[in-house]
Amino acid sequence: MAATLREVAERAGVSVRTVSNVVNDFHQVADETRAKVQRALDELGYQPNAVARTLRNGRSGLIALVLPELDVPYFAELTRAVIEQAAVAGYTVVVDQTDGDPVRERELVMRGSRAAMFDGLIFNPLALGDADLRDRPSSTPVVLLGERVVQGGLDHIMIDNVGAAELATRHLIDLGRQRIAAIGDQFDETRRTGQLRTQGFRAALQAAGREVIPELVRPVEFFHRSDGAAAMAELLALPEPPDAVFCYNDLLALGALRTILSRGLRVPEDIALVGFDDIEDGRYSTPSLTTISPDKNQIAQNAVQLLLNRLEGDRSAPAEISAGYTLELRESTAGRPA
Amino acid sequence: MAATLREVAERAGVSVRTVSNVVNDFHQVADETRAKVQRALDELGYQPNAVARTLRNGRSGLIALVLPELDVPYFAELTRAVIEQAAVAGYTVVVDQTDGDPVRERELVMRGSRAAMFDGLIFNPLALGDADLRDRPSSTPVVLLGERVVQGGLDHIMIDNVGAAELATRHLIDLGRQRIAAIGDQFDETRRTGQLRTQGFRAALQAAGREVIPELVRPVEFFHRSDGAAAMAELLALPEPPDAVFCYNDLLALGALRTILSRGLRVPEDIALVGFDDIEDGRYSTPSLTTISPDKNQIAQNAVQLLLNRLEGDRSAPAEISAGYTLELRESTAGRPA
DNA sequence: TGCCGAACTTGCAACGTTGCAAGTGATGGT
DNA sequence: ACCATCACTTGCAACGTTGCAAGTTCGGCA
Repeated sequence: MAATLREVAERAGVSVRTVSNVVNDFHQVADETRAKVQRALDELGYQPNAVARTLRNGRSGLIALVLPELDVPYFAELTRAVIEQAAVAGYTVVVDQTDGDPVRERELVMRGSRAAMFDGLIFNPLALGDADLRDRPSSTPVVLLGERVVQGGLDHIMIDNVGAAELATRHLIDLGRQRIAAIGDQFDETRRTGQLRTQGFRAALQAAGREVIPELVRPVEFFHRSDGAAAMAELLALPEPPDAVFCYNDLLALGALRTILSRGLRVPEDIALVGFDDIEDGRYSTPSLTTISPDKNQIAQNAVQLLLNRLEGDRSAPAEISAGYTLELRESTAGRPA
Repeated sequence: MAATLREVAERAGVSVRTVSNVVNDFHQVADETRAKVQRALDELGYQPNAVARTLRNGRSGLIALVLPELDVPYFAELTRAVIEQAAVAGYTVVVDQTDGDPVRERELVMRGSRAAMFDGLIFNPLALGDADLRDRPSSTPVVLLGERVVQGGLDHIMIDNVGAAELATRHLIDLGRQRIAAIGDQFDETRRTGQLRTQGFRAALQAAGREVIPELVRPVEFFHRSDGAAAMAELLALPEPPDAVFCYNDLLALGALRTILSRGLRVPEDIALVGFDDIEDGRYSTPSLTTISPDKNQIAQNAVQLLLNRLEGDRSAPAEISAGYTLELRESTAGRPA
């Protein structure tokens, strides 16, 4: 089915090279020849073979975005931003999901086998660490997202988790809340996000001269709604439940919200809630969710830009960029308008 | 950086072909030779060049999933299912987002340039129709998702929108609701989903001997939360607001829910809500959302299976598969447990 | 008339891989 | 001693494309 340059050339009675010149708008091609070739191209429905072109040119025009979970809204929204940024530069983004599975991460990022189809990778690792990534055999440029890898030889974009968590917690303190809890702590070595946010949480409390009550810092396995709902149920079962909760992402907060409301308690009157990520769900929940809003566009823009620089041969030292964030005040701490 | 077979061969003092044989575990290779080659492979950190392999073998092991919007939870959840199914067969899925932009859809699906990197495509079109797809120049197999294309020469998986909408509406009728509204009608020729669901909505009302009140059928531009919120506001502004609303997807329903609750009305006491898609958000909203639950796993499984069949040379007539669905009863119509 | 350059066209090689079929050398049987 | 057989190894060509440099044709000018 798929016609090749050679077939077109034979039909048009010219050389393969000339057809290529027509297809690529090259050099001078006589009008007559161009017309003849064009006719053959149309008749055969010629489509260039992207694989051969890539082999020949060393460029595919494809960037891979490798994420833990696409059905986590934060990643889905980030993906949109990355796709938009890459499109500006003429690149197409393809996304793949690892579920944080080390085998899959390795397969996609480390082994050239699959990775080499792409000009570059933007990768948010969960399982792979510093050590794994350091001796990557493939030469495809990579930009890292997230907090997993601290000291890498690779470009890296993150947000200041400690600072952001501190900001969120301070907000709850400023509201006058007395028993402030946190949902999202993580012990697993490969999940640093939770640890960093707990660090910020504690720092804020200590800065305010508050004691950190261990049972109010709840660990979770994942950052999903169900984990938030379960952790909140535990908090409500305490002899002295909290009057405010900082959830380490919006999904946890939405899960927690569901638990709180289902017990007939009110947010923020009985319990104030702060989330993290600023996903769209949180803007449409009732009450809407006060949250830390990382600048997803900045993250995407930096990621794409760094990658493009590398593609153009930039050999400078790996960049370490900290993306901005703001605290979005909404109903889950501010209350509803009358 | 990236070593080639030739470089390995030179280092090991054997032919390129022999290295290839070692890499691919071919034929008989003497233990001694294998060890020697293996050492060279390791020392050079050889990784096979996927592009060259693809050109040579005609197979990349990559399937593309082309969707309108990744940050719509339904698509994100469907993506997960497709990735899981494809992994079973040893294929890697890459996802791309079109935003329903005809230019992008064409670029990705029609022009071999980008599409040809993949062995097959699973494509949910918004803008491209029957006519466009019929004379696709590329020979890469395609499986279509969604209702856009009716009579295609391509494999196609859909759900019975009319029947599902009827079921949802009948549920509201059975609850004894008197003024039942719908949110999600669409006029645009390229958005058939809304039209089909309206068809089912009307059919259910008529079957129950009810009149269809035109102003209770609200059109939207997109199926997003904001559209649902706005449409619900219009409904509430009517002299006689509805006491039940069928929203054509869960995002519309969540937007509508937000509007209802923010006016101090109750769901389902004042207004009952039914959605469509069964996304996770709807299970954690308060109240949780009664919804039509399409069998996403079945859709994914069929899509991948059909595609794999084509890849293996299946030339049979295009399949037209209707995926199953159920009505999930939750609090937005059933009320909350005491 | 002959030469030069412009305008256009082309063949060759290479990107890195693998199928094919042939090559090499040792072994064993007669 | 010879040949068939076996175990292993290899060169060539091809997948479809494009860079390079050389080729061809022609008109214009001396």
